[in-house]
Amino acid sequence: MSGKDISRAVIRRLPRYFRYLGELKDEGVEKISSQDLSEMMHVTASQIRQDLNNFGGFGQQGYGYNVSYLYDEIGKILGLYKEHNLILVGAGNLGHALAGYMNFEKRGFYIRGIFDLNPELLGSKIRDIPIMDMKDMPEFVKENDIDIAVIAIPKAAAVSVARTLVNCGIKGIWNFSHVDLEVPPSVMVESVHLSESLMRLSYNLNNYEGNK
Amino acid sequence: MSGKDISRAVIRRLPRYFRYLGELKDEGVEKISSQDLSEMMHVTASQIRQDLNNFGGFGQQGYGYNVSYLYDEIGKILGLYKEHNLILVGAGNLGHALAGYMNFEKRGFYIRGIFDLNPELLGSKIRDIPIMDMKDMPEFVKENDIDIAVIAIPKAAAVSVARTLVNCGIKGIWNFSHVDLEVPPSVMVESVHLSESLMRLSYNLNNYEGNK
DNA sequence: TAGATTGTTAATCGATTAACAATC
DNA sequence: TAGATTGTTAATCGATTAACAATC
Repeated sequence: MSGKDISRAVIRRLPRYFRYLGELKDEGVEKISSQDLSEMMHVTASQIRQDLNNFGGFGQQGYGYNVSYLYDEIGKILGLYKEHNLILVGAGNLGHALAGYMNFEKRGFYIRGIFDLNPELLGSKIRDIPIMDMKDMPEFVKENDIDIAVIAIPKAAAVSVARTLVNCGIKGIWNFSHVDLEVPPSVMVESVHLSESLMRLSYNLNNYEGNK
Repeated sequence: MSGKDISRAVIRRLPRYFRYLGELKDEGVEKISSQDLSEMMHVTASQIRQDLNNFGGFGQQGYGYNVSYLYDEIGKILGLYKEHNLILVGAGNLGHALAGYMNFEKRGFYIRGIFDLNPELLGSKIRDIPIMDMKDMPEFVKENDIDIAVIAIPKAAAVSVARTLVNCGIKGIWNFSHVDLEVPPSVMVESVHLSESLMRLSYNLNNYEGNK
């Protein structure tokens, strides 16, 4: 794959295409036109074609797109057919929920270990995944070929944990703490800022004409 | 507040300004210039000034912005000084985590009730919030002035629950299920699609030059 | 007053949409 | 072949950045 830069907006939309195509596939739909898909997804057909053509011509004139083929191709673009070894840092409420979430494994994301500061949790397990002491994390990361860390701890601790992880050679961080982690450009950070999401909902409730 | 439309991009950034200003405030910083804030946040000073001026002139020439004042003003714009009554639908892994999250109450979002289909959970509580039967949900929503529902159930059920909630007069939905909920324009939906977030991380890992 | 920094207009850039020739 | 629909270029729209006059 060459280095032409795909815009951030396009990448944001890819997983949504993938989701809709997966549903169509499950329903046994064989082909779809950009027009029909655009109506389902409430976007323009033009945008769909433009987005897809960033990655190559997946369709056929006069026919449309083969659902199953396009689904697979987008999956490949998203890197979903590769396996990843993850650790989870933080076994609090949110960490527990994420560790319990089987769905990620379906896509090749395997949580191999869980780390927490709380000594009471050490030695226990979530879905057979052991909860270990934070001080053993660097060694575990290096020895188990861990490439992604899920960070679900308070922001104060998150910054230093991220630094440690970067030093251990982590490739990606899925960040749930309320802070923007600063890492070298070779380390990918994807943040889920729940409180910001809730604030946007709040804004919209507050500013919808009918509610004022 | 008049009806001039604020662009979606601006609204997306507001909570982040709020977070940085909150931190500055906690550190006792009294004033900040758009230039200094821009360096902290890695955005342009121009964008900060443009964004803020959508809502009015919060700064002062030659001085900058008063941190505490600006923080409060953005909080008001986001509607964070109003109280909201919420219900949580779905007491699974993720639902549990969300119910256990005290932080939302700090911002005026109170979970008043939890609903789940699993009969084993009925009658139990999370942080003193009772888990109730799904069939009692409509009455509860109407009688307790519930304006926001948090949906943390599988997508198959989510669509019909959302319909029910809309009929009960819900104002906003914070959606964690993997589906785009279709609701009337008066109902605000804010979705957190965790799997899409993980796919974006996957894409970035897969397509970073150094990793190929 | 001189210096600093905003608020705001103008210029630029990028993303979305429209249009249509290519082609299955 | 005729009809359908893509791939792609061109036009439009919106968002970001730059510049600077206003003003504290």
